[in-house]
Amino acid sequence: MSEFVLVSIAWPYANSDIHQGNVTGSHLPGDIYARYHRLRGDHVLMVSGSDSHGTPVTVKAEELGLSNLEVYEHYHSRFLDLFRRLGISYDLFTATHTENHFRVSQDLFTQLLKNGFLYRKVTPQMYSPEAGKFLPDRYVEGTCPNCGYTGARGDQCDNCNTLFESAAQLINPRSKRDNSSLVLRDTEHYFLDLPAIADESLSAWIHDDKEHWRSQVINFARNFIDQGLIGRAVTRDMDWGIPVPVTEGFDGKVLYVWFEAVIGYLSAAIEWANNQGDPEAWRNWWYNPAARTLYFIGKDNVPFHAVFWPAQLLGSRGLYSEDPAATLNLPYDIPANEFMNMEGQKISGSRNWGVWMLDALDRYDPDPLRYYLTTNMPETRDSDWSWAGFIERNNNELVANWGNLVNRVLNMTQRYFGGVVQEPGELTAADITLLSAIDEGFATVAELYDGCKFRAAVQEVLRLSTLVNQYLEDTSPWTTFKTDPAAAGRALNVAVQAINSLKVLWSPVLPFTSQELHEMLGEPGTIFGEQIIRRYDEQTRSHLGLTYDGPTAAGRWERVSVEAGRQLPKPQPLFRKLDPELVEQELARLGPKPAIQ
RNA sequence: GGCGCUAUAGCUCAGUGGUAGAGCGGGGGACUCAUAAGCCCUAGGUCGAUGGUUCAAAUCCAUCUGGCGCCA
Repeated sequence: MSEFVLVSIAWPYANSDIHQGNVTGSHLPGDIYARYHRLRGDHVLMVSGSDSHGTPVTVKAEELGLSNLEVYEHYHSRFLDLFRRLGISYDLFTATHTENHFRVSQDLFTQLLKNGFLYRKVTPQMYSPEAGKFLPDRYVEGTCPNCGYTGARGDQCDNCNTLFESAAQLINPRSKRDNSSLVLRDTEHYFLDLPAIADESLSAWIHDDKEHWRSQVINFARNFIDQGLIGRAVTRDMDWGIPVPVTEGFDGKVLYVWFEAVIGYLSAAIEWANNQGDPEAWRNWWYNPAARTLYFIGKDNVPFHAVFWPAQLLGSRGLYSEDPAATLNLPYDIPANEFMNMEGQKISGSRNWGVWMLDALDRYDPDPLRYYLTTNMPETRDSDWSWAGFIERNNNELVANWGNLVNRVLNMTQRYFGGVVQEPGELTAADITLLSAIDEGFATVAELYDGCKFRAAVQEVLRLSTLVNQYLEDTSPWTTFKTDPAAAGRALNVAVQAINSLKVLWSPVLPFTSQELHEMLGEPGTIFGEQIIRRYDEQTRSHLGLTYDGPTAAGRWERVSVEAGRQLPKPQPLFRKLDPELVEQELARLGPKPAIQ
């Protein structure tokens, strides 16, 4: 039976390029999961978008001397390009700077207000008389009250590592921008009443039926909630963002990014439905109790997805519904990943320590990158990217085991039988043993994909690939061809059926080369749909989105027989070996670049 | 300071109560269809340390040490 599956992926800040940690942490696992479920015939909706607002974007804009809008649009278009080239198959990758997202965010805010879960509170914040506005903590510097260091930041002293609860703790606070002095001034904001929501429903939910969650995630979330929540500001003094939808007293204030960005999961589904010309379709995923919603995120995002976002959903009951008690679907699972390091150290943009994926795609094919990122996915603990590891796994596993298997089978078929798949005749015990082992893969690998155990899934498919290599040694068609051509033809037929099945098992991880093999086996159509970047015009704005056109996709999670007599095209290798000397070249790219002014 | 995670063969890691595992690397062998790939055999690691629970612990508990994260 077809299920409705919402694949929600963390929204990247549109202030820097995406690195391998972002990809392996959220985009790639989400994509593998989505592709697997599409093969099952489920109704998958995979969404994310650029987080256009917030301080990181404004900081970057000042650095580059661009407007906030220009910064967001610059990185947004690079995200789209990356995801298309890497095969991250979003049904919709949009952005938070759309009229649609503004409206949905404001509606959710208003619903929370109506339901009594928002309250106003006045607090003192850093204010710049010079600039005439409040400043975010990271624009503030001053003298550290602990060590006397004069260059302490608003959130932390870089000299003694003291963390500040508020920039107000600094002595002689001043603006980082123009060095003018700052004063504390009262400002009023809305706060989300997390204690009330926890008492009413959140606490019960987090303790209910979470056996399938990763232990790190559920332990953290339960701890977080059980330790007691406090109200959290959902608005802030800033001009780049979504205006607070109340009439008086909130000019120059916007919804806080932590509050607004997660609403994108809902607004993107609504935008997708509108784009399909079926504006109510989003309800199949959001107001359908049988739908499953999963969130693919990094561990830094767990509080926002396992605590605050569920609280927002619970508190906004009745939104877009005639039933005031109707609650939008809460997360079914949050398979958060740990972090990926780079050659033993933390990935760092400012130190140029990472693999910038768009850049890497200029030198490497997408599937080998996807393969290595999957085998090294930080599912249970931090993992490490090493260029030596990338090249070893590409050469020793992808090329040697799987790529070479495909190549030898197709080559022998070409060489001995002119590329024509032979009649198998009566199958031997060995033939049947192999084919049923491969068939079992459709069950065992399915369970691993569905359980988000992607590393194990790859290992299992690789094991099945080894079985086919062993089968070829046992049947030795290169020998029997001379003595018993029918036996050689049968063995190659069986091997062709086997790799045609393995192609399906691999395809969520290796969509591009699986498609190539699909064609080399003379199979019709495409396994997956097409990724297209489209422009969407709203009343006053226009934005680009990456989309996925799925209806024509032919891939199914099942064995499909290649009939005897089919003429196969001339094969090409699926993968290429990589020169180990590339390791040094890649390492030389890391680290600070010489300043070019 | 509080909470949590983690320490298993040269390397990367699986394994959560019942005779120590995989892949890679290393060593040996037979073969040749294939991207000198694949296949077969092989590696003897006190499963961080100490103590405890148990008929039985890498697997549960406590403490310690090393590494890491979150919070304060």
